[in-house]
Amino acid sequence: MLDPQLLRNDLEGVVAALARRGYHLDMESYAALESRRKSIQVHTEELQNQRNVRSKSIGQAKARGEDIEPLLAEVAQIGEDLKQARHELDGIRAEIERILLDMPNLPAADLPDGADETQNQEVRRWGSPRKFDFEPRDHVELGEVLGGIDFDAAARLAGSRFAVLGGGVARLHRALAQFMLDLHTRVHGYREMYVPYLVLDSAMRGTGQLPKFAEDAFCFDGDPERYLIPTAEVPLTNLVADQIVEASRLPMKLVAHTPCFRREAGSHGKDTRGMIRQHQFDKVEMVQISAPAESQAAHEALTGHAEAVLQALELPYRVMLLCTGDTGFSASKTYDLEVWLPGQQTYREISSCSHFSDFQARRMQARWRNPATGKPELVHTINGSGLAVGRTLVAVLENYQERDGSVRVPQALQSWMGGLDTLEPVID
RNA sequence: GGAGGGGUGGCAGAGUGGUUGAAUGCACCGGUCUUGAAAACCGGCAAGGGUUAGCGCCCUUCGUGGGUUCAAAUCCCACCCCCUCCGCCA
Repeated sequence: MLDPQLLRNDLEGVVAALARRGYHLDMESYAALESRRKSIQVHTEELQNQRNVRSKSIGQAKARGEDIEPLLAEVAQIGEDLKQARHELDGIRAEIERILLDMPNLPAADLPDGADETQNQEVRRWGSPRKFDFEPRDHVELGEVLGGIDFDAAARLAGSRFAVLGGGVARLHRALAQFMLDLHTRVHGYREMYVPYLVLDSAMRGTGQLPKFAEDAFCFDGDPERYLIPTAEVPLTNLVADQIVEASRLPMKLVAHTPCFRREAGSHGKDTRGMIRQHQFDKVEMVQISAPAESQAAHEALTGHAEAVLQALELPYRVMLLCTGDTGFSASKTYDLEVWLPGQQTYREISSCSHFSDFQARRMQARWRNPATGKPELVHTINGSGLAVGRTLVAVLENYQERDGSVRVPQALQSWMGGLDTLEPVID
């Protein structure tokens, strides 16, 4: 949520900034709404003041043993007026609130302008795609050859967009998650967390998934107040909702491995082959809760932590700075990490590292006590995948395959695989 | 699921209809004292919102939402959460 104060003081600036990311805010009607709010609120508070003053004097008169009947008559009408004014104020406040909840974050100043992903800016590249002396298979074929990925079985169990993993592939999937967690906790200083996979709507609202993107999430048992998490960002970030964190506890660096559930409502027909886009996938998620002054550096560092996973696995990737139009609703700035997939001959997103400024914090009322002022102030939140486990599995399979369909286990993973160095094909 | 107890400021904890936004303690900030620190003493210290050039003034908030009343932390109703005991259970 944007600062309502900012909308009052610099509406033009906000409108212009939002226009950069393709969001149209009707300045005239918002300003009109705001001025109506102002006059009604002033009127309402005036009535409340009158009531308070008179009630108090009734109390005092009574204490002195005076007759309070005339005073009661005087105050009789105020209650009715107040009720009506309050009702009107509630209505207009709700309307403003609804608009604010639907308004995306302001893009950071250094984002490239652009309408979609074609305008994203490559920041850097690491590694170079391996040259194959045979036609590389994609992970779907490799999964078949290895006898380790079964989409048919998954469809029979759960419908489309699920996968069943087995044997060495299932183990590799587990090894990847363990490896990532251990890297982030031991080397990067994150605290490992275990969190609920089912959260209240208030948590979803806090991080920005609701109310606007309700159709993307699975709700639980038809209950619009309980949702399956679409990412561990939701429970991890909301740990500080309604909290005032002492400065000494910042930055908070949290990591969790969880399943993620997404409806993929808007992506029919997209990535239907393979396990790139699933209703359920595992992800290791990093979250940082930061003091505002340190948040930009924290965002860069966190992006580096995600990159470290790819580097350790020796998977070639590039870092993209998302343009204004491709940056997500709640984010002010996002780096996507895209890993090279030989099966598709292209870079595909495997991590998204975002800086949310105080946008989520304001929704959550997540604050810290600034030692400089002694006052509670909003924190900044940052998160990123470190990494999406399913997509990392895909990347390992495709990048480490051999002519016969076997897949070498990356050096860094072997100790998490009980020393196993190769997944052998079961068919040829 | 049954029975009981409880949700008040950063924390602990008083407060059962009227100058109570809320005693007291801790924490925190400033000062006195001290070579320095601690202790002691003095003073300050809730958040959110509105309005104002500013001093300030005003409103709201005692789990949440309704209700009673001129007036609610305090009375009534519903809901949520936590704790204790019993039952059940991975």
